[in-house]
Amino acid sequence: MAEREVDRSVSQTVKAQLALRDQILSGVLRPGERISELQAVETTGASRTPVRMALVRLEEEGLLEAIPSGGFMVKAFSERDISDSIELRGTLEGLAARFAAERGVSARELEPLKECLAAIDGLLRQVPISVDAFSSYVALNARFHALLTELSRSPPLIRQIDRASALPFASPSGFVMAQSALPEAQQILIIGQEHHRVVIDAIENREGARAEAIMREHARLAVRNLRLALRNRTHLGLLPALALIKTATD
Amino acid sequence: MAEREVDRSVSQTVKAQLALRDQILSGVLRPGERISELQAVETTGASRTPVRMALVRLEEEGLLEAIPSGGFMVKAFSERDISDSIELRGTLEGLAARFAAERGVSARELEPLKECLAAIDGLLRQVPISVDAFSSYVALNARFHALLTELSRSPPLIRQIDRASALPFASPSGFVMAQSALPEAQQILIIGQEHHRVVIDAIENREGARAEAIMREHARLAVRNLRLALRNRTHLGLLPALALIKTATD
DNA sequence: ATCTTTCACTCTGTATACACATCTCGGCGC
DNA sequence: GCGCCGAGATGTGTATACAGAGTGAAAGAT
Repeated sequence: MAEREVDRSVSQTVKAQLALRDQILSGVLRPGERISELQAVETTGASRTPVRMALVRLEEEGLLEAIPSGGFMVKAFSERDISDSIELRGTLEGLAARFAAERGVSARELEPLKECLAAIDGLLRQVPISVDAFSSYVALNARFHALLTELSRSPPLIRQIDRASALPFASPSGFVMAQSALPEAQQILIIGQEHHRVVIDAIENREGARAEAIMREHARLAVRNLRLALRNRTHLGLLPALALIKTATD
Repeated sequence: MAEREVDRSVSQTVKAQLALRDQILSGVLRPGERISELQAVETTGASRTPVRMALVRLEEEGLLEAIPSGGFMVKAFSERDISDSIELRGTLEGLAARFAAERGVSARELEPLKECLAAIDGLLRQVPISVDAFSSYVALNARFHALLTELSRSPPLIRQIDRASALPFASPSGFVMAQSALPEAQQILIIGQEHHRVVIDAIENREGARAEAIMREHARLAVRNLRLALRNRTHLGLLPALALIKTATD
């Protein structure tokens, strides 16, 4: 129906935020580069006030850094920053899994998780996995992690996990994509799926410690694989926000 | 020297943010109450633009919540939100302690921590502890936690811990104050100090798992004590941001 | 030739004006 | 009497104008 409706229904602030985030993640704005409000006004089409609001939000999100003398610059991340972010998110998800297990979850609440699991099982039956199936996998995996997080029923924890996932390389989709760059990608996906199965089982049986441990192992595996993937950057076409990684020459 | 210098050197945005935070934490603005920008402009003395920036920052900080129809309201927290926030921070600090232990810390870096420890030891020798000594304790305890966090040398983790401490009841000072409301406060402080001693020992000996475990236990103890303290609210004069806790009548 | 100083420009921080949406209150109709 | 509709007011979202600070370049002096 109305095609251009979004242009009016979405606020200028959100529009500017999305546009700037795209520019950062796509590498148009390089790490360390100062962001000019005026230039942002031109490229986003919004005015200075919404642009400023967007800049503040992106700073809180972790993509920008405030410059003491004023203004913002694109943040640069080291490889260790990235692996730490993944491990951090794994630790938080571990806590979420433990909360879910200790506080108890009804069969009805667990249903969507099991559906996710079954759907992923179906996808992984393909060897090797097709490109389409892989992108379905990425979406389903993100959904699984989001559902698991919500099982904790802890708004502060959910909020914190969302924050920890804001950085693209730390999000479930992000590190799955990074792992997929490896030759043994298929095997990695299968192991990850096994982790998912175990965490659900642990939550069902109310084994908090086991649920937590498996999620942390899940993240540690991702960190190991990411390190491997970063060794041969030629395979990293799929890694989002590679532009954010500061190189040795910087 | 220059006393009024701050009024000009501090930006209007920061001034507004501090003023609004004070109003929220002191209970002038009640949980669930909508914040009027116009009213905020009057009470803070800043103009609308910096006030809006401050509101966005306070939302990201977790003290405010965006209203779908526009504007912001003061966020309300349940008792579980609070205990979850503390446990969350403990988990994060546990990770920081593990990072510190695994990555190794020089004797020179550990020095400030040990000074903190010794200073607190001196304070705790008083039985019962005086009011002045207690507020020194609160400051030293906060410093100890901040130093420990930095030992992780992980900017993403440090950032996340800072965020988790933004809510006053989740900060080190906050929950120490809450615990102090209990009759067995002195004993609690001594146990906490013992935890501090153990974590330093674990980091020195590069025992990551032990360092992490003790910090999590440290937080769990705080949660238990906070639950006790909340049972008899009459003792809670020192608990900051009690105004943020939503009551059963809400 | 190099260093220093000054001038000008650009950018951010702040203030304010304008437009539109939302909510409320009063009046009118059923 | 109750409900609905409209007008007004309040308040947010947005745009823009202005001031001050910081930066860079250019010119002059040593």
